[in-house]
Amino acid sequence: MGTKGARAEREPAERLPVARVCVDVPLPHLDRPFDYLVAAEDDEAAQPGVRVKVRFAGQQVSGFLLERAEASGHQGRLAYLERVVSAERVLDPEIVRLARAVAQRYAGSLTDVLRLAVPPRHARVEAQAVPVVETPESGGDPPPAPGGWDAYPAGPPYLRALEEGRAARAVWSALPGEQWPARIAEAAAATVRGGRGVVIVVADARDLDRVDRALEAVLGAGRHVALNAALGPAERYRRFLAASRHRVPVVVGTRAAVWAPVARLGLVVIWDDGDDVHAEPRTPYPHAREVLLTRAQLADCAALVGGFARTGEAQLLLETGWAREIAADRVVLRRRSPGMAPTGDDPQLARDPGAVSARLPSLCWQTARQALQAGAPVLVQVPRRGYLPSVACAECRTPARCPHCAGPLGLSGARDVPVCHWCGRASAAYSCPACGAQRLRASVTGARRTAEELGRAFPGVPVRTSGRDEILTTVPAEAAVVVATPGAEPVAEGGYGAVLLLDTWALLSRSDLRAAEETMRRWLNASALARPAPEGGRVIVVADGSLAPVQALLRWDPGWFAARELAERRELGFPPAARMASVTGQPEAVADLLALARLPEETEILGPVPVDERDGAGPAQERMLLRVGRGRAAALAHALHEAAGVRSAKKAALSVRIQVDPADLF
DNA sequence: TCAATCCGTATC
DNA sequence: ATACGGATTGAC
Repeated sequence: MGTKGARAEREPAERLPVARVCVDVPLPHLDRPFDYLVAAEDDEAAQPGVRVKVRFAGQQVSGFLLERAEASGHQGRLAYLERVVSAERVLDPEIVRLARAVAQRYAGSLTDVLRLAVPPRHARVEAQAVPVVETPESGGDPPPAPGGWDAYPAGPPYLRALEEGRAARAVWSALPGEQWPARIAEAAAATVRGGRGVVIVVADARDLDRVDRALEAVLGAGRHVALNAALGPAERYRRFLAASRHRVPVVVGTRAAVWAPVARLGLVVIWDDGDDVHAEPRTPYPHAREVLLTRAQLADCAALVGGFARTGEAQLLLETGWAREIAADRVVLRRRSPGMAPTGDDPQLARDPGAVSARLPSLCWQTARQALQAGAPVLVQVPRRGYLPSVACAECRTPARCPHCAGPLGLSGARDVPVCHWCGRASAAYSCPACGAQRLRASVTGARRTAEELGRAFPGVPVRTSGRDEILTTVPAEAAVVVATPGAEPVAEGGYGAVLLLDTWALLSRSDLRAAEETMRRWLNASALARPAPEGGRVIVVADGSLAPVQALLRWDPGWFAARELAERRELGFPPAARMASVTGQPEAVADLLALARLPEETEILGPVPVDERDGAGPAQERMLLRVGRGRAAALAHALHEAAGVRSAKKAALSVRIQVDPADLF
């Protein structure tokens, strides 16, 4: 006698015989629960949150059991659950509510969101009784000293609020040089002392390692798990289960960790929310910060949005009063900040273009030399390769250099005029200093080439690179030149003696909505690794000192910059001041969807703009942008989802992609 | 008049 | 996808 007796033999469970199931079918018009009967023999296992198999439209599909009910509103006859896949309740009711809210916000289906929220099952791991919780190896950051939050007037009261279980919500501007992983661990520990759980989201594996170690140091062993996107399916599921089974009160991880179930959630944390890896690339493309804030709202728990930089979205949280600011006083800030200076025009260079010092603006060169002589490492932030190829003389192949700052020249987009990758100045009438030729050709100068040149500029000093292929985590406190691309800067023990920011092209040559914010973020994140000025730390930015982001950097005032940015976006009607959505696909499909969509009043329709075809294959696609005020954001998402549902119900052949808050705007 | 087939629609 | 119902068609 097996568990799957013939259909006729099955009896419905006595209590709550109806199961509401979210079936794993991505069609938007089927985005609602379907009711099934629970067989008496499945009664015990068929609890809310388990995976089930059901017959749906003649097919076996998997799904999640959302809830049990006494009766169904369905008119026709109910089918039985085919089977309960396992009694493991992987879907917490809190996560279902969150997933629903996120699906609504992003015009997506619950099914799509649940795919992001619950990792694939691994039966063998599930069978093992007690999940193994890894212990991180020590190294890197010093153990946290108590009182780190004392540097911020609002810090100690905030920790008290966490310990008392209050729903304290804060935007935290970290001081330069801050041991932020330790601060986050302390906030987590305060919450845990109050008997509540914590979810922490960071951008990448390096940040995750640092927080992992800080949590270990503050909480002790086995009190948290780290969910790394790079883990294999078995280990990923093992750690998910450790959280789901409430074996640990704290979960830290990259963006998917925002969905981790924990018992009695008390605090959610996101670090560096401006990093674009927080945007989920799979449909419906939710952003980890938005998921996290929604979660805090629904769970009525505390939230901490921290970083050296501040996004427009974080600024909006402050300006609407949703969150309070945690920032240091100017006096403390001045004591902790490195000395900051811009450098632009440099008459020295023109006089001596062939000399070693011509490889860098002379202020950079002098600052770096001083730091190296003092035995300190120097960080050089350079542009990532591949965005803008640099150029060389078409005749003699001498790299074309900026007459002002000696940075590499590049040709951006359709313009013929070469522009400096470092300081952004255009060089209209360029002629090669070596041969006098005026024609240029594309070449590639990346971090490695820059490193070689710097190696020649500082003979006898080791040069190390950290970039996409090979990322250094830390460097020792000794004289070395460290060339890194944005986001790959190693942490220096004791801090860098000098930080040189040569990555200014992003600010000056990109039309992207977030170009200035992103540049600011990169500069602050690198500058935060410098020693404080009293210990000799200096930051030199190769850019025009009158530009607003440069001003904000020199004063270390991310709040001022974010407020300015947000005000500008309000004026222009850009997110987050307004809500935008994009509809992408073949022109007929896009037109069809928009014709069906019952868009809210005063929806602005912008476009279409052609989309660059990936690989050149496939028919041409276009993109339309829709814009509404924040008050109509929900109505816009609903209208788009509904229209997508109508299209999928009538089996429209051509698909369209709907993105609310698209990551790439202009 | 009845069965075979087509089309649209729901999917529990 | 598949399956079901109702409409449509065509042969007797």
